[in-house]
Amino acid sequence: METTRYYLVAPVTYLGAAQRLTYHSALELEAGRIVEAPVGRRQLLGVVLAASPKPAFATKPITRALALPPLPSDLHLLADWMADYYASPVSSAWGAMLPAGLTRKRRDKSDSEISPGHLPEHALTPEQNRVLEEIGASSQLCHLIQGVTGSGKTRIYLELTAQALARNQSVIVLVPEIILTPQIVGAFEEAFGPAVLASHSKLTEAERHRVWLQAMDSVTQGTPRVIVGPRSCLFMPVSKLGLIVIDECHESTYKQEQHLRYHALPTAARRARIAGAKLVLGSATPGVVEVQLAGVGRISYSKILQRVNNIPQSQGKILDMRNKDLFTSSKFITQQLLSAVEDTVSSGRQALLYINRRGSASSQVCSDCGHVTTCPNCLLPLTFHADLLRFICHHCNFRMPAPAICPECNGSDLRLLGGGTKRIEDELVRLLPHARIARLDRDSATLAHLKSVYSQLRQGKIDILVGTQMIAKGLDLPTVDTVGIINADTMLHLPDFTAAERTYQLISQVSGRAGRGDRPGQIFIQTYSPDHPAITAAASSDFDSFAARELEARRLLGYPPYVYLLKLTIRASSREAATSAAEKYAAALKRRTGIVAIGPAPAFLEIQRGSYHWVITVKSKNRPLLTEIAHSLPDPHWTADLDPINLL
DNA sequence: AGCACGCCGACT
DNA sequence: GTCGGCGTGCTC
Repeated sequence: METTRYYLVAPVTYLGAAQRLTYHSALELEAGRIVEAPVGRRQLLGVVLAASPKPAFATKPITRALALPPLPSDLHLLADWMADYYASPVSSAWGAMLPAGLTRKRRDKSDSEISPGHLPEHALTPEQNRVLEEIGASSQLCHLIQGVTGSGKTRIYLELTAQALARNQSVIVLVPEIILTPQIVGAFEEAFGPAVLASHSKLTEAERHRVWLQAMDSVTQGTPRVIVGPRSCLFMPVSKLGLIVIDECHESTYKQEQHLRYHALPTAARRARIAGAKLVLGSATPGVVEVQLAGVGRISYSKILQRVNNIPQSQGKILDMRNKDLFTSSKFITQQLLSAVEDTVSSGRQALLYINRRGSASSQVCSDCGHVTTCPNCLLPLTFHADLLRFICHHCNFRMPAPAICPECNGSDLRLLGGGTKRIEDELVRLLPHARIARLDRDSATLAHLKSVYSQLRQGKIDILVGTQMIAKGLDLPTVDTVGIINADTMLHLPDFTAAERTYQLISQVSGRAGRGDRPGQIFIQTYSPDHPAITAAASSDFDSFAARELEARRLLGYPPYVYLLKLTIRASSREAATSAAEKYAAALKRRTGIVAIGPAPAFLEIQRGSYHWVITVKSKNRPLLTEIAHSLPDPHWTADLDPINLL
């Protein structure tokens, strides 16, 4: 007679309130085994949580157990922690830990031969050695390295990884957006060869599945691995985790904005704590939240103030755009920036111009009545694309031909406001007809295009690169002399508590593209707010004074790290339904003690995919009060975002 | 989330 | 008389 065993199983598909279901099976199954089981009339994947006594109700049998070893127990603990800390279903947390298409059969693919790899030959700089000593001496779980761009943080990560591998421990290295950071992946592959498993969003589902299976394999074998990849790699199964590195830890891609709204920093800290590993954060411009934690001694902190090439970071020149006299030959580019670009090009060096909007112009305005051409779905200004002669909504992709007369007053003097990448490119072609100009933004960026632009830049076949966010990050170009920021304010005036911080980070990142080779660069910052502390501090690379001032502002206004935030969003089919539900719930929240509820207000994008979104912001010094609210929302039309990275 | 059941409008 | 709208409710 076979024994019937009972198991608590967490289905990995979202199932409302039913998070842990009981099944029976004749098999003996360890916690962490992945199984298929019937739920309703569907077959779903689930993770065995624990053995269970026979329940009072009838159970269904587990259909089958996948031929995989159990998931390591640190992931089990991490899933429970995430479900609790982010007030989400355990199923979503488990969902983040399994690759898509796990039950699919995959064709065998022979592994290509990878050379064993070796660390870079050149010696560490004294600064790098000092940071390594500080990390070694620290008893803290988490260590922040603040190193200016070009200070050689990657070399420190490689050294720490080598140390972990020597102890037979695995390493997880998180990078923000692997397409923009091929260099760091390359560095790890070169250093550690076959021990490296790189995963990224451009891999196909089958390839990512294979990488995950290799990781599972290494758990069984006890072989240490180096996982390099984006946020999701935080959940890779590994043998004996010894170190987690988060490079460019200030990047917003470390916050997942859908489904399970977790942030990789606290989640990594938790995984490190569970595994007894160290967490190392690196950035030139860490978030002020991390700076505050370092200041109160919750994390240890090293600074690297010198670049590896010993060339000091140049001071940025602030150009006041309110002064119309600065714009002699162009409406967008001051004469000073233009001359610098011209000199750079004629001396055979390169210039980089940063704009943070796509298209040829931000929007069209009627100079008679002030009417702005907006998207009929989103009510956001439409962006004119001169090459297509069309307006495009950058939110929902609505497209329409450019109107010749104002639909409001029939006036014929319609003007384009602002300049996008294409407009700046056209302007440069007109002003500097002999320069070779390339453009890099989301409109033109495929991986192939990016690679080709990058290699042309390195070969000196491009003189001027015009682009958006994409060019601010990670490009290591030794011959860029001149960097220009066409309008530094676009982010500064967003109604959000992180606006100043993001402006500082952006300016210093774009600035960091200059002076990476053998000469200091020159940096020009065009702005309508030349006295704003985020702009002046970024121009002089004065991170400490910016952080101190910003933290003081956050303290006075009641923002993180001095309070915790919860963003509650309601979605409804009409504005009336959204506002009435939001007002009712806000009133209820305002009666509670220990929290402050703000709003409701329309979301930054009030209309999204045909429904109306309204937002309530809740602040508290006591985070569990916020998780409790997030756990007990009045109805399923609400979504909760704990520790939001913006309140737009 | 799916996928049921369930109770009111326009069709062969 | 039936097909079907998507409102509520459950999934071991």
